[in-house]
Amino acid sequence: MAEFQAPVGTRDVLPPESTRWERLTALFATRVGRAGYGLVVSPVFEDMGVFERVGESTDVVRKEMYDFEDKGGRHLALRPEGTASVVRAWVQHRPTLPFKAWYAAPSFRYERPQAGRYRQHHQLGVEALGTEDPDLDVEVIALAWGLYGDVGLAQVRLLLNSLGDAKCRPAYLDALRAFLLEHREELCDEHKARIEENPLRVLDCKRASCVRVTETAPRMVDHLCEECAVHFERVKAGLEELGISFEIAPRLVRGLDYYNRTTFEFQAPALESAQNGIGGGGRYDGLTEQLGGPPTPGIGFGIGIERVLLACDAEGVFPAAPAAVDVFVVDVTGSAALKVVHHLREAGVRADQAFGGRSMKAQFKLADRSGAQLAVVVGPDELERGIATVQSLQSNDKEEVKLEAVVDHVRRKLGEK
RNA sequence: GUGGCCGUAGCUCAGUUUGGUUAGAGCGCCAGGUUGUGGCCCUGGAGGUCGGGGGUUCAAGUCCCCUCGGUCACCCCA
Repeated sequence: MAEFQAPVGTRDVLPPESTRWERLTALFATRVGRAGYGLVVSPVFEDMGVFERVGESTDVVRKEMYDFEDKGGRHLALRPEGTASVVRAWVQHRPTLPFKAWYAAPSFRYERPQAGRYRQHHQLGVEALGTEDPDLDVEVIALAWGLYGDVGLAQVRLLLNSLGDAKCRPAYLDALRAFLLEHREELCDEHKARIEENPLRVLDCKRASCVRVTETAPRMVDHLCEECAVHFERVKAGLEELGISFEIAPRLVRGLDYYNRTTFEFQAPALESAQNGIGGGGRYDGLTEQLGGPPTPGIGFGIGIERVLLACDAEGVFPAAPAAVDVFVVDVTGSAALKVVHHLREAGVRADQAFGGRSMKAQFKLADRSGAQLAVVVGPDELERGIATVQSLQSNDKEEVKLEAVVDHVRRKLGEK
């Protein structure tokens, strides 16, 4: 056991596993870049108030905040999710609308780790501010859906709900509250107390007692006002037009309080662990005001990298690919490899060599392991004649090439394949 | 925050029940077999505070206590 280990709930991602992270992030960047989203890099910690403001009655803020005081006495918190930070950045700088942003960043929650749940996890996400158009909801959902397709996941479920807006939600909350109060004694202890404060949270409870009650509770989708109902219908129609299948989930409220209208969650049925949510998000039309900005609609999602990769493992797709080079230079004279490798790399060829004066046998072993197709061999004979032997590591075909022509020759050989 | 299971070589694990010489295997790594050749094979080698601390005992990887870590679950979430 090493003396120092990664802190509880964190882990190191090393090659070859890390190659999946590289590719996943690149696929996402390409996909959202194509849709006009620009990268936002925001601080990994914020004033604690930023998060308190957007989720005071949520578990994420109440009991999972990874907060601390800095040397200047500021109360800071590592961000538990991406939206609050990006929205705070928009309010601070006010770039012109519409503002379409993406990020790839760590998030932190102080909880006990388990399968698919870490204190530091990583999310890919987008935030789009400036329009209420339901087509934007569809665009955003389609971006996440597309990424799951990119990695080859075949079994993703999309759960969809509408939480209404400031016009229709109060009446619904009253109805829900009244219903829950009637059944108060049947709820779990934690939610008996939360009925008044935030009855929606009860819908999110997974305890059997609460689930039994909420199965027959009033549903927001039955209480939407005209505008919200139309919005929801147009989102559904748009998804259908794009061939994205979804299920209506009337009790899907998500873990953060700022959502209204469209909320959605992606689940991976292939995951057997308790954490099968691989992404989620929704609309947050009032959030900019809560952070001191002008009223501005917005929508976004976060995708958990660790969970997506676990889902890929469960489906047997998107395997790690060890780093490989094209050419390995085997040099027993110790006087040619440095230069040959350098020139190959400058010419755009992936090339490597052995260090430490190893035997030819050992160098070939490394060449084999490097994944190279070609070996460039320089021994005493070659050195004396000013040549190198270029050998295929698959067929063992050999050709003698003048040292100064090695780069061109190798590029030609690689181009043939 | 609460609970179950688990910590022995770089990795996967045996050995713990019934305490007893220098703690093992497979894989990986290194070297040699092959004085210019990898993948297969053979031989050899390196590598271990048995998670840490305390206790019981003539003797502890093995029994007891504490502690740290891992893992899974509850709640909740990515």
